[in-house]
Amino acid sequence: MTQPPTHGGSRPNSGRKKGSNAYGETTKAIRVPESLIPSIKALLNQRKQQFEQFTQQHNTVFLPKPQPPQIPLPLFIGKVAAGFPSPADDYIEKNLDLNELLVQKPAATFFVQAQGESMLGAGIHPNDILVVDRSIEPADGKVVIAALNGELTVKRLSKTTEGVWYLKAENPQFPDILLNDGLELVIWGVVTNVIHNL
Amino acid sequence: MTQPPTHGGSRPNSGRKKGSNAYGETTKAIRVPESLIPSIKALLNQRKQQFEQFTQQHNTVFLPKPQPPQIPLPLFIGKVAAGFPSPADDYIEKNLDLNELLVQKPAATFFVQAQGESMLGAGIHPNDILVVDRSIEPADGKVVIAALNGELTVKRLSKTTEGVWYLKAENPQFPDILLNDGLELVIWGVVTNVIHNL
DNA sequence: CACCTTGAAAACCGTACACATTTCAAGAAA
DNA sequence: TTTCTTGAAATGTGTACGGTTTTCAAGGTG
Repeated sequence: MTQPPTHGGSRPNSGRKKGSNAYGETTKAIRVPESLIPSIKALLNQRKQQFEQFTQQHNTVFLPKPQPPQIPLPLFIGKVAAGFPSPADDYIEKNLDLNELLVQKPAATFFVQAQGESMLGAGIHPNDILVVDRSIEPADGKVVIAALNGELTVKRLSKTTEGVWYLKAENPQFPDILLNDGLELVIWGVVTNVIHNL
Repeated sequence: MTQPPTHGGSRPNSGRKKGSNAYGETTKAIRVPESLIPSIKALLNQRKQQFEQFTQQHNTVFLPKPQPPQIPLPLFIGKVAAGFPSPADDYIEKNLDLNELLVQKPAATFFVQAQGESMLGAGIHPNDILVVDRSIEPADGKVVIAALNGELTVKRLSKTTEGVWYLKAENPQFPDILLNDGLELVIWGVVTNVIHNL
């Protein structure tokens, strides 16, 4: 004794909307080697998160820009000096990913290109790329990126025995900078690595 | 008037072999957003090339190991010195991928950890990671990884005005090495970048 | 005996398809 | 009028399937 349904029913223009998935765009099935699946899965998750963030921030869907060409594992680490394995042996010790090695917290990391020679003593040459982590607490002895009166510089953050903070240049030709009240100082982050181009 | 075929026929253990594809391993179909397809395709191509190289060099298939957790684009490049954009502006100038920046030819690149202080003058400190490209022609003035009588070293490849090749240490405390006949020298590759840990 | 020919076996691969999920608006209910 | 209920529409998604490619060894050939 069921009466005929009177709700719902046939009607055009209903149905799921295009781009209503986690990526905001259509997908396609492609075939990949199994060993790459975890990598690609990570990539997909990242894309999802990107899309979420963008839709939260801007109401209009801001499509996540051009994507970065993805990178595989280059090669390996050996030891340089004495005691190198014989040529017939298995050279490959470990697969290394540079982003993994140098970027601990992607959301807090940025890069800056160095200028000038004031930090030669710390191994920082002109045009080197500096890896900067904003999540690391600036402390005595750390090399920092600082905005000094609006100008960005790289220096080592130091403290005198009297407890006075100053920015130390690692090159005798450059003066240290005492942090007195006349200066407007903002520390942008701590330099973790230097990439030098030969 | 066709006689019944007498060749071929039913037989177990015939058929295509496992891992006989371009990757040397089984594949799986997964669904991905369309904008990522070019990236992933590039990844696959690279994997194929890697596999080719490895099977050429070692007869035993050296499978490219566990895959690297994939990396997105960390952040950006700004200019360091004067003229920095105002805080309210769009800081992000360019997305940078370290693997992309440092590894031009993944199939020909490997990493080595430096030991000793013989190349301090070139900005190479102990424990630095060196990026080595095997596809670059060793030439006068290039910093190279060389196996000297079976021991690996980093030196600058140089030539005297008389045309004699030698390996130059960039530290006055270390001697240069003349390449006379008594030495067995194999050059492994040219160092393109130095990654220094502060 | 060495080599060639040949068809079935077995794995590979793109994509179509079945099933799941989401959205819409017509009606009923409040 | 507003809110709730509901079934069909429309798109998303994993994977099974047909067609393709590669490999093997039996049997024929010289």
